[in-house]
Amino acid sequence: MTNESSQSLKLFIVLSRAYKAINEQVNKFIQTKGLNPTEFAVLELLYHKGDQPLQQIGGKILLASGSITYVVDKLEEKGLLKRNACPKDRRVTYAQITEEGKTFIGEIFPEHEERIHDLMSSLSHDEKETAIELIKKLGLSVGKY
Amino acid sequence: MTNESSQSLKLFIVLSRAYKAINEQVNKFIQTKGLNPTEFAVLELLYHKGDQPLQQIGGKILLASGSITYVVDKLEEKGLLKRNACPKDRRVTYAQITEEGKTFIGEIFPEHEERIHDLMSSLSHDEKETAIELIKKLGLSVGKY
DNA sequence: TATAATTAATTTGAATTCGAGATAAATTTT
DNA sequence: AAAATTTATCTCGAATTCAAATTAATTATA
Repeated sequence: MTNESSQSLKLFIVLSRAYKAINEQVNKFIQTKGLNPTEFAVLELLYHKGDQPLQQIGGKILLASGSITYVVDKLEEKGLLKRNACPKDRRVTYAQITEEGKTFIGEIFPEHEERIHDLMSSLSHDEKETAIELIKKLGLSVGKY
Repeated sequence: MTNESSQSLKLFIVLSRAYKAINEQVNKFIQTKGLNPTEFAVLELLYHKGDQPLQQIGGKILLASGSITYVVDKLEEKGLLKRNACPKDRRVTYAQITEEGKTFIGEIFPEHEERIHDLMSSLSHDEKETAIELIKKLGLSVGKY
């Protein structure tokens, strides 16, 4: 290692490669289920965190407001979610997962999780614990920039 | 932690968040220089690794063949690279960074590296070393899938 | 109150990427 | 040598995303 900056660069490179490799596998799986990654992310958010105003979805999964409209339209066309007007504030629209959407995610999520577990099998329990701790520290500090 | 799978899922989530947070900062910087992230990746590859057949660029930075044509067109329009026919195999075209391109990357790369170093400053030297080792192991095992 | 400022959702248009198919060149097989 | 296959690049259309502009509703302020 010639200096500290190049160590940081190396960390950036390995992080990028690992993320892309894992993500590619995860996305392939999601696409076999007829969703794109963004659709999956929105649906999973609603499934695990309940109804959300459209605007907040953008903040949570890092998506521009124009993109939210697009992806929510798609999911609504597929019958996996529906829009509900907020009675208190007519500017606000809630996205709510439908029964069909719940069934759908309920079926594929466990497999999704298991596949991720398989992808991570090169690390031991303790190594994962260490990796989680370090990467979380890194991510949190950047998020605050 | 309820079970091993959820630990892996957690690692996936922190990895995704950290990558996205860092990448967002890096991309913002690149865009202030008038390039998109793919253009930067191609140019940096040529700068550090020398001339490349178009087809190999796709393999190294994970890009479909149609996209390579597009990005190389853009960089050629900007005068940052040029195409060279391969004399031995007329199917092959090499991408070569121009003097203008070298000057350009030579100016922004050190700043790029320094910014990444700043983004990583929440981890100590040893923590980075540990993170590199673990993430590399993870990425390599997935890459072989 | 009315005016201004802010916030939420949508629409529009441009940029980027992929995938499928087309074309051209080289290599291998028959 | 001719045919078939492989390889490299490009073209085209579809999908996805963002940014900017628009519309509508709410909140703050003079």
